[in-house]
Amino acid sequence: MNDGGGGQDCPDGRQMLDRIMASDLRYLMAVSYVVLANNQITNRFIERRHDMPVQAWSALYAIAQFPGLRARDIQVLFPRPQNTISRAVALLVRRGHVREDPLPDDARAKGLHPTAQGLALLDRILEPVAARQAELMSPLTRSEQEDFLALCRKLAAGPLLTRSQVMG
Amino acid sequence: MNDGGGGQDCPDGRQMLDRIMASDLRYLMAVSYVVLANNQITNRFIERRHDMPVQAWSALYAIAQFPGLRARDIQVLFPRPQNTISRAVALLVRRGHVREDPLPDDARAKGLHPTAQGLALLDRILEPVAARQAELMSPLTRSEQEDFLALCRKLAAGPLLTRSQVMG
DNA sequence: GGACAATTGATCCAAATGGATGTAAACTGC
DNA sequence: GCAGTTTACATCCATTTGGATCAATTGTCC
Repeated sequence: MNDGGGGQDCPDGRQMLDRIMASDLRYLMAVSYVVLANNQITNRFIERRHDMPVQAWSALYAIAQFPGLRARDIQVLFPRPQNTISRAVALLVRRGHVREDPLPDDARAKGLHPTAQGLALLDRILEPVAARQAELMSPLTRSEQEDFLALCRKLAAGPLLTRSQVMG
Repeated sequence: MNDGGGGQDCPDGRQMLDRIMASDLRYLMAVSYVVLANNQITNRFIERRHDMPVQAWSALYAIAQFPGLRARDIQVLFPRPQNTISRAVALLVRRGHVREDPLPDDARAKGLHPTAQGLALLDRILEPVAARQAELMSPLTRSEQEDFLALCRKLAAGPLLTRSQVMG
């Protein structure tokens, strides 16, 4: 049993979530909860089905959207450490999902392009992920979904998101 | 140089973000970007200042909010693997921030309580984290902030968030 | 009360992570 | 064009992660 008798401090899960999402850190708690809980589901699913970590298929998604980009550019879209991106790209190249072209004007960098096989894999990955996104967003009306997206984009556009003043 | 001449496929970072956040996975991309970018900042900062991973101070926050809860309950608030919570609690106990009381009605579980030292530490942690939250949310008006919170809470309340139909 | 399942939390260990460093190429100032 | 700095990416290695398993306790059903 969770609480039972006189427990005034330990309500059930729903009540705890409500209180955490009304606390001082409510904005952080609420949005982090949604993303953490969703990642738990989505990342494990794709990891099992395709033996591929989230960084790899995220990178593949970016490369398919912007053929020719460099590994460095992926970091702008997915804020992860540099070596994480490096390894994800290496995995994609090793499995034949991505091809690296030396850039004519910079011998250090490599232009990344999806292969036909990579695009086919991406299709198979995106199908359940898109369905999961729909499931995740289903508590909101269409109009609320668009509001939510607009607010997230506004937060993402904030210059302090990636370069904090209050934290070094 | 990033693009320069005729590159129609590799716009700059801002344009790439805009396009990713207008793609099929726009909802997922936008909200994940905000949380990932923020975690990058906040988690590293607290990790450096207090040598403490995010799981530990999150757990401490939960324990302070709900004195007497069990390790298991923390998982409801912060969806992470069970052993992750177990280790975070062990760290808090080892450092004297949390005390474990055997529960009278269940000898397996332990009631977790913050110590005075733990509450003092939490205060020192929450100050910059709250400031960071304000910074993060600053692109939104007060009213938009409340809308955002309400939408996140609505998503968090969705029963499919933690138990997907489309993914096992 | 006894056998079987479920739950709580700790621990094992192979694999992933990320800060630091390395290597090579490109800018910068003189 | 030459030192010093910066940038792109790879790699090293100590630490962390998380799936699996374990031990202990509780619940269930007969």
